Amino acid sequence: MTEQSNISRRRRTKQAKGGADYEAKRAELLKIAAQLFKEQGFQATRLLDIAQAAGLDRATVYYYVGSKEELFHETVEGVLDANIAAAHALIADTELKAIERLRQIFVTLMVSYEDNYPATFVYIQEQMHQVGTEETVWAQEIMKKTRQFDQILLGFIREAVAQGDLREDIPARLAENALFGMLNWTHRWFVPGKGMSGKEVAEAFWSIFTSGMAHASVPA
Amino acid sequence: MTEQSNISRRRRTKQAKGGADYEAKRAELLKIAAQLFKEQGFQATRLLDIAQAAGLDRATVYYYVGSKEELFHETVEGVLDANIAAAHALIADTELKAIERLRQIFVTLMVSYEDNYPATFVYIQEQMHQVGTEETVWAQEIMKKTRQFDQILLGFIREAVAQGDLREDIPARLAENALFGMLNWTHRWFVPGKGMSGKEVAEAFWSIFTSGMAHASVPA
DNA sequence: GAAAATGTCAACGTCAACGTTGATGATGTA
DNA sequence: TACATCATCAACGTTGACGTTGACATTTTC
Repeated sequence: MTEQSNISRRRRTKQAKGGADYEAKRAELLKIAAQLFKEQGFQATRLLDIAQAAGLDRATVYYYVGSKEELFHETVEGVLDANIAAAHALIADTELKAIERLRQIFVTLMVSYEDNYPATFVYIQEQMHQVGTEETVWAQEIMKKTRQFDQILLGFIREAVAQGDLREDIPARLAENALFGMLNWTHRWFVPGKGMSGKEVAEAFWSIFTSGMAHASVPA
Repeated sequence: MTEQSNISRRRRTKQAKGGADYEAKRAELLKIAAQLFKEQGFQATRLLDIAQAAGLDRATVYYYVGSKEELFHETVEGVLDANIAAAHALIADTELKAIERLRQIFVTLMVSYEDNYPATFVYIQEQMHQVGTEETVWAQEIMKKTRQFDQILLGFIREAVAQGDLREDIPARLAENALFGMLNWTHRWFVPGKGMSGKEVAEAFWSIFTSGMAHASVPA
């Protein structure tokens, strides 16, 4: 908002002009920040932590970035848009049954979580603390998109129930919470490159969701 | 006698002596704090918020409570112990098969989440931000108990797999993350008294976990 | 009804994190 | 050589939240 200091002017000129080295260092800072946000939470992460992790003085960080919020916003930004875009692509494909759309969006999401790691996990982790209370335009926008995406998912589930591919005795909302609870909880334990891939996890979860975990009637 | 109005000394004397009104107000503060911790997160909640919600001056809160941390610790304390105790009770019952123990602990946990609302949800929400980084004795203790509890659950699942009651093609750890992902994610949407009860939710989730969500082969 | 205990708060000192300033040496560029 | 831009940081001012102090009313106790 109050962007009149000397350093912020220099930063803006620099950002406008571009400069490969400059952008690279900025990207590195973003990456480091995202990692720390995930590990310690946004509030608990100090700019000093970020600076130290990058081997810079705290003041130098401000040469690349306007504020802690800016780091946070850029970390999270785009993640939701990507998710919504993916969902819309599946809506457009009228060939698919709802259950298949649901499956695809589910797997796509998990893979996206993995690809954008740790950005998406920061989003999952922080939305309540940050966005839940705040009244800023940015926060409202994020909330709105979250709700939008939620409606799409719920729609898939309702449709799948109507088409006889999901049980009717469990409310759609609850089924959604079960399925995406499994998915979102991954932010507490999933680490890319360790153990199973995102795709494998998603497919196992999908299998549990649709077929369950109990041994079926012993089919050889 | 009147040892100068050293607040913390007065608080300690008061707490030692007891006093019904005093304890009641203290409990009310705890309740309010827990609610705010859940809504805004521990870090983002100021003592001023708590004081205002209680209709007191910020300084008055210190007559009942030593610090923000104390409120937090007391909010969370006991929850884990209760959970572990419940799990041990089920271990002691040698009559039960592992799958049944798992079912019971699952339902018990969800009911406990509901009963202790919002304390347990604060624990779920904050453990990373608070406990993950801190090195205090308290934090270490909580971490240790969390791991303990986790081991018990994992044991139940491994046993259930060995006894042929759960699929072998999905690793125990993953099954655990699926099941308790559904459960723990409730902290984002479940509100006691609204919609289904904790028990109903737990049973529906258990049904999904064991039987799945797909319509079986149309059994009339 | 005086003395003591109780609950309350206005005001204060302290500290940690934020974001800014102004200057410095380094690196190009004429 | 002279000059300009660059990346960096020591030091600063500011803010917001913490926890404490000391005194003031109100109630309790003797």
